[in-house]
Amino acid sequence: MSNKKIILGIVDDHQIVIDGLKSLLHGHDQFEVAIECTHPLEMISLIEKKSIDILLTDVMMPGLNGAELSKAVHQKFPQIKILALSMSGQGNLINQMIDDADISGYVLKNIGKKELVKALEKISNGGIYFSEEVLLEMTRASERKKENTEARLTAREIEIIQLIEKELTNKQIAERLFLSERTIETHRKNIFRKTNTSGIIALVKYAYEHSLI
Amino acid sequence: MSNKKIILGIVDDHQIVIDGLKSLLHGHDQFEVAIECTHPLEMISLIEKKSIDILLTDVMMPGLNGAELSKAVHQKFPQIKILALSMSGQGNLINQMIDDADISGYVLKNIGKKELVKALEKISNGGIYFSEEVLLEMTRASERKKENTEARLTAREIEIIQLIEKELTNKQIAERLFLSERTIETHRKNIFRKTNTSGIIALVKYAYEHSLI
DNA sequence: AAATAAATACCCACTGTTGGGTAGATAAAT
DNA sequence: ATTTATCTACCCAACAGTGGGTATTTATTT
Repeated sequence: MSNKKIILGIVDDHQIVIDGLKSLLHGHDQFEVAIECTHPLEMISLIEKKSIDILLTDVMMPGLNGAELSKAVHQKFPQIKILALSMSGQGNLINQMIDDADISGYVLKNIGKKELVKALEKISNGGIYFSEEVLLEMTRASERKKENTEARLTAREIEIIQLIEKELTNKQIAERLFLSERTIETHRKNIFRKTNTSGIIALVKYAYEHSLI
Repeated sequence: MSNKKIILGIVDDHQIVIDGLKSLLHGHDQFEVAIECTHPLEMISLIEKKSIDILLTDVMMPGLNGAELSKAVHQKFPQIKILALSMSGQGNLINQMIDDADISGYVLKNIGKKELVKALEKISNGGIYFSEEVLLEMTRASERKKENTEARLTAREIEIIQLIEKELTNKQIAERLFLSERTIETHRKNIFRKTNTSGIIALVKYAYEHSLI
């Protein structure tokens, strides 16, 4: 382990969480919080002025969410590692962060002092850290995704489901997509067959459950 | 204002938030955090051992939510004032806290040092404190409620909504309720008019939102 | 080269929904 | 005693959804 200090940046729209994190890191002098801010958009310009090693970012923030911010930071400053912090740990958000933003870790905000220090040290050394709850949720999310893949709805079909849910009639959907009404009818039939549903209500419920809408 | 210290208890399932709050209160010696814990159920027995003046409680916690905890605390220890802290500030939760638990204040977690101190002092002196965002949301919530009352669905109509949502056709509903299909058509029309919807999808969504199903 | 998947499109009958009315019976409130 | 609300019921046209098919083009996979 290097003896150099690990420089941190923290962004969270709740000042209280920033203070909490700093308080957790109190007494661990290998870390230094160089930047903190409550507005994700501000963070990028702050990093330009002052370099950091690891960015701790909230996932759900108004304006620019964690995934978007992380993506932007990762493109501009590829050497900065990112640790995502989330209140709840929703599967889809986690996957989005990993796929799009290439984050190094993801922990929940009920993290303790020990775990946070461990996570930061692992990440600082080029490793990754995902807390147990997050790993569990990721497994669940991938299982849900598999179910979806088994239904194997095509992109077009999902698009049409979303328009059906918006209360468009077949005719309106056809007009919007520059297709024949007949085609929409066919897609509808295929959707019902694949999702094992019949009738819009069941379909809307299916879409809700599989978070297609 | 009294010179006696104001004794606080903090409960939040995220340690980080507790630390953040304590950090916010740093340097304000009129306050003393006597109890802190991350499990709402534990809080009650802790208060029994050590008395507090004001309880700062999170609203969304696993096990026992803020409203339930506040209600229990208020019944057992009526002299303890309660300040609710919430991440987002959902209207229904706020009203639940006020109606059921008789809280003295409600603030969001993006609160600053100044505002928190002000809120605690007001509450300590027997006053109430609701942050601006919360007051705004309360207005919106009461407007939504009024809308609902104006809709004034009858028992029969709600019954029929529930059967529609179960994917029964008008004919099936008529058979089940020993009514004419024409009657169901009429009810349907009245329901659409009252709920300001048209089409089952919008109706199902309405029913979800107004927890009729 | 052949098979498969995806998107497109048509035919059409049957069934169901929606929206425009009107109206009688009963119970509750004014 | 009269008004109002609720539940009931009818007529019916226009529109929309469902389910049974078949079929062509294009791209991808084997």
